[in-house]
Amino acid sequence: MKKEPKPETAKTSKGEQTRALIMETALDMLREQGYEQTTMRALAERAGVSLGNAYHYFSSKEQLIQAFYARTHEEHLRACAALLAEERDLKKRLLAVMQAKLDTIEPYHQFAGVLFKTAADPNSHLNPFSKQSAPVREESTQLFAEVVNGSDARVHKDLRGELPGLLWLYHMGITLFWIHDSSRGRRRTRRLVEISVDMIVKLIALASNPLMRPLRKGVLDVMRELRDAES
Amino acid sequence: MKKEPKPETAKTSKGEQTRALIMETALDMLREQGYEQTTMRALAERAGVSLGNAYHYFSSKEQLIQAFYARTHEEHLRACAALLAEERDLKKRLLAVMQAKLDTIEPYHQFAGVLFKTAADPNSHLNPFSKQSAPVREESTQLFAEVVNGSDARVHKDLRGELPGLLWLYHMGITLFWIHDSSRGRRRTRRLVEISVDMIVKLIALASNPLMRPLRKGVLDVMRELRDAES
DNA sequence: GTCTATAACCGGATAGAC
DNA sequence: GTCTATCCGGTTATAGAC
Repeated sequence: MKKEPKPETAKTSKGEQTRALIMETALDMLREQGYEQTTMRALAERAGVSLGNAYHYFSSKEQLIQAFYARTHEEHLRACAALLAEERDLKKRLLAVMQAKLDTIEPYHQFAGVLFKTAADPNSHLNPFSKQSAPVREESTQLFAEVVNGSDARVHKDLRGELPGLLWLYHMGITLFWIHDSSRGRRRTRRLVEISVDMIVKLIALASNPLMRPLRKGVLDVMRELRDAES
Repeated sequence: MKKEPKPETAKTSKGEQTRALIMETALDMLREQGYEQTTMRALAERAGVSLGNAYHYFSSKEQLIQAFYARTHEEHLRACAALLAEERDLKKRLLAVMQAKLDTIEPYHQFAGVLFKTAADPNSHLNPFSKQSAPVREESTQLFAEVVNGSDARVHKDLRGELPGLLWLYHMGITLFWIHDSSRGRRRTRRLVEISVDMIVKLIALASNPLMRPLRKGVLDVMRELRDAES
């Protein structure tokens, strides 16, 4: 009798509401003012909570970035869904997914530098190559698996296992280029995507040719070696 | 008569000595304790100067990184010089240069994460792709020009202009891999260098074949387009 | 006019009371 | 779950010393 029934079904307990409030405020501020300007103090004030309370929900400023990751990834998935359900051509699928990615992250371009900055730090938990990020990375890789598997392209069995991871890596490279791209409307990145997607699809076809077996095997073996050796 | 002759010849005025002292101390601390532990206060104390004085010489903590860049680049050059004067085989030259690079930066591996972290930030002056870094980048690219030009390899004229820049980019990629490489003795990176150097040299030979002209032209054109378009 | 030092300021992060 | 008070370290202001 000492316990009141916890409203477990209510998804918006007081805490959840406060957390959501802080997060939305943070994303707004990041978009409007960038990372540096979005001080924890300013964020707390705008959200109408104390500094300490803000830290109760986001244990570091970096965690705001994780919120960003999650948010944009969701948006990206939503933006791709329709096309992936319709289209079967591999090149069109990959191109659409990459272009949707660029569209999704564009509003955050000025702040994305910081994102990559922390992400590039091997000691950071945000670093996409780290153990901690494995779940996020796999979820993201999953999208590229779907791009391949849902297409009508013939991909050699040897390659199927590695390809999604490789495409994920490719998409990280494009993101790096994008971050440094100050051209109007990110035209250079868009051009690069067009060219590279075309190249990749041709390469996949080429690599799936039976005559290429030795080369394919060799490259894949080395890749696995580099990836797996003692972590 | 109002001016005393400035001791321009004396390279170690008081200031130069202090600057050197701070810099050596900084490099020691970075190697021993990493970037975070090397606080400006601790650095000043160990060097026996005041905090304000340390800032007189290094206007920000980031500048320590520039010192690191310069220092390791010098060491790298010195480590390569002998071999580059002797050896004429392109593959051996490139391999030696890359291995010397890894040797040179190895002592700083734990702190290198921060290096790349700031380097990846497009807003940072340290970012190797930035305007401000152009001199350093060119100096570094120059080394790869020497690797190619001092070799007896036949490299097609079309390629000569772009190749040093491409090799510099390649070496940046290797460095990125190295930063994330926690294997014993950085064995994975060393393996990757062996494989990739071999591949690159083969590719250069292939690309220099007259039959490859259209493909070569195409690739080079795209590269130039991406590089030059509106900065 | 080049060096050096002290005392702040600012913002990320933590401790601990309520 | 929320707050206030405080720490810590990068950075700046500024004043005095050589």
